[in-house]
Amino acid sequence: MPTQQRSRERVERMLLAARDIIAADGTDGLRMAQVAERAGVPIGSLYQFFPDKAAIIRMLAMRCNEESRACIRAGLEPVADEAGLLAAFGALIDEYYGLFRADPVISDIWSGMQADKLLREMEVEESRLNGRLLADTIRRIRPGADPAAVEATAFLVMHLGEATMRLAIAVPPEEGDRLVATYRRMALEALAGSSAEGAGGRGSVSAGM
Amino acid sequence: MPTQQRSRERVERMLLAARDIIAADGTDGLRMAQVAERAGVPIGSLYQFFPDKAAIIRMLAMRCNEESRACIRAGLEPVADEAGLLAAFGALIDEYYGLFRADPVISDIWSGMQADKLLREMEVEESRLNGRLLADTIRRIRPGADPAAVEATAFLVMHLGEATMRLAIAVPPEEGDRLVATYRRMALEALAGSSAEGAGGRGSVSAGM
DNA sequence: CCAAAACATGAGCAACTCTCATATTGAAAA
DNA sequence: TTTTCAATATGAGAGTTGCTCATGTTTTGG
Repeated sequence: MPTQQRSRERVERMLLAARDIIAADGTDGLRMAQVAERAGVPIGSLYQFFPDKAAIIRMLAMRCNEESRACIRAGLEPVADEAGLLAAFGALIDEYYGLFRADPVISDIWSGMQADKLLREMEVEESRLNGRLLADTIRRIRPGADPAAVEATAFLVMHLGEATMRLAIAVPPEEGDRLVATYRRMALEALAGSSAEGAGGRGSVSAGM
Repeated sequence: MPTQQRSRERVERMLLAARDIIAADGTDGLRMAQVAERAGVPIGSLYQFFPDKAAIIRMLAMRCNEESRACIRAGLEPVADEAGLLAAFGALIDEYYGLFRADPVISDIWSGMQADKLLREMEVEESRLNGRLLADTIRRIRPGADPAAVEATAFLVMHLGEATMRLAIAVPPEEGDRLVATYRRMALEALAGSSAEGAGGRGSVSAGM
């Protein structure tokens, strides 16, 4: 939204301040007045560029997303065969897990401020985009696979990856490691088998309702 | 906390009022004054029994948890062999999915008010308790299995079940059905294979950090 | 150089959550 | 029954916080 050079720098300062505060106090502890003070701008300037507090957090989340999506794209891009896919995906899990462990802000943004509906939608959309990257890769090395089934599996695997990471950093480290390892096995198995299944899911899901 | 009959009824009215408001406006839209008005009590009485707003939501969440845990226990209790386990767990997935689809309050509580740290911890604890029920069942029908590996798998499977449900109700119904079906395959496969694995996860998880 | 748009500023408004001093009711002891 | 104290009831208002807006300043394009 800012068009002038000076404003862009100020907005960056605001985002940086918000990040620092979240790292220290969590998203719950984020106060607009504090962000303004830390960024060295009056409170009115915050609202010049962000419609509300949630928008600041969304902006930070968006940047995280774009970064990790680029990471995923880079990891999957060179994949040429089955073995490469599994190796690359396994490596991505490790990388992502390391990121979560290292940067408390990431998980705080996603775990903490889910009170915001738009942020929740963003998260789903992010899983979908990442899933699409994964699905594209699978389709490339496995042309005969049912596209819809592959897409669903990839979408779910990505989403559950996030869920696993959040769980893993909420429990003792050794247990977290083990959970991630378990997820890895589940995910790789699902990806390896995602071409064998038919399309419809056999309708048994809604049978119990 | 209330010891007298009259107070207990009032607290029930408060919780019921909160539930109704959440169903209508979501947890974000929950206002203490509104809860008090709807329950027919002055605002001070709310704080007589609940230390803060989040405590009301936690109380509702706790009841949901106990209910669903009883459901899981009942579903797993009669399981006597491999085939029975898979059938019972599949049925539980359907039942749970139906519940999520039918009652918007459940998912609103969990998705919406995660700003509360205690609620997040409650959720993890709930996955753990449910996972323990599942792990106990598996150990019963499969005495030779590695206890720690079974426990980790059951814990994760339960947690990812919740994550899947939330995702499923956030997307179009047909897609949600398909995602749940995909999760079911993943979960059943993981449960079927959870005795074959060794204990340590081979340490590959932390290799990339 | 000028007009219009973009940006800067901070006092103050409105909406909330939660407190507290005080009054009332319930139940157990005398 | 009477006494006594703990439990409960009450609502005005204190304290915080997100956000607005009227006004002033800087930048940009013509």
